Amino acid sequence: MTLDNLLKTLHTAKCRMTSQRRTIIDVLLANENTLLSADHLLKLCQQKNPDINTTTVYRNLELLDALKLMYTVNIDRNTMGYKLVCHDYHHHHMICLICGKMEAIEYCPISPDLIDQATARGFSITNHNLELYGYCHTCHTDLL
Amino acid sequence: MTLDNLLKTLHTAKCRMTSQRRTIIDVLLANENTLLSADHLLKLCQQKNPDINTTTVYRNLELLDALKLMYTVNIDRNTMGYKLVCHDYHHHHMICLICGKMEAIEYCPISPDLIDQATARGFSITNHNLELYGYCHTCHTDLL
DNA sequence: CTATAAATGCAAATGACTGGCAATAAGGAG
DNA sequence: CTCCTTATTGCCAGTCATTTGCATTTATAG
Ligand SMILES: [Mn+2]
Ligand SMILES: [Mn+2]
Ligand SMILES: [Zn+2]
Ligand SMILES: [Zn+2]
Repeated sequence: MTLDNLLKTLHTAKCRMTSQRRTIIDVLLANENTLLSADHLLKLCQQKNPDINTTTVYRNLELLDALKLMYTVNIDRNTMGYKLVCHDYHHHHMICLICGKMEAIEYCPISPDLIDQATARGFSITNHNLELYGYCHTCHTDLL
Repeated sequence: MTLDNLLKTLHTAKCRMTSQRRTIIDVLLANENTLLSADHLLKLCQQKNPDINTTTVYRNLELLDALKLMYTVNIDRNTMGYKLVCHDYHHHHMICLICGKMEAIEYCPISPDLIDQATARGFSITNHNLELYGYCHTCHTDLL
């Protein structure tokens, strides 16, 4: 996701650019490969701009989500993780259990065969999710 | 998951059998292929035994989870889904988006190759998740 | 039967997130 | 540049699933 792309989409949607929104976008771009909780995002934003509010963060995440610019997934039992979408084609990710770093896997191992098996058992499959979990290089090294 | 198995595990863990716990277990067994929300489970339990409390349901789910007897996953943004584990070997599921019905897929498409790719990119993978989503036969028919 | 520890019920707390509303400010029209 | 419309923000209170504290009840080993 590029800044230009973001700005263009926002402009098309008649959204205005505020200092708060700009900060949020900058932080999201600087962490485009990491799943952030709303709270973590807020803290990162506040380092650049103390004038930023929890509600504003949530509302901007909601906006970006509505514009299909966000990838959101549960981090744990009760917290969502947010990051900007990376590609517009179907793909999967590997995710670091410690720092939330996500790397795209440009490959989908779901075969038509598997879908057929499901169909044969009465399920009509519409989508799927697949994530590999583990430790990124940095966090793995830190563990030792 | 069999009743015997459950009772044995609970006994080994020095847990006691109360009428509430027994109701919860019975309902979970009767719905062993369906993801239930805590609230849905509560309502089903109350049909058999009005003397049952939200907190008790949560505490029993927590207990069964600690004993590795539960499969828990987010149903949506803010609700967990619970069901008893089915098999003790690695497998995946297809899940009905409407009723929560889950069917096991005795097959894992994650190749050593994919893990190797991840390793080559600095990730050490420890686990993964994969679910196929769609509509079960019953719900698909109802949609038409 | 009794002692002990587990389990329950209730009410209050938590914590992520949302919604109402008045105040602020972006940015296009003129 | 100025003005006007309307998006955006901040504050604060509300929501909702889930958790916790604590007094009370109950299961079960011995
Ligand atoms: Mn795929
Ligand atoms: Mn697998
Ligand atoms: Zn990491
Ligand atoms: Zn269904």
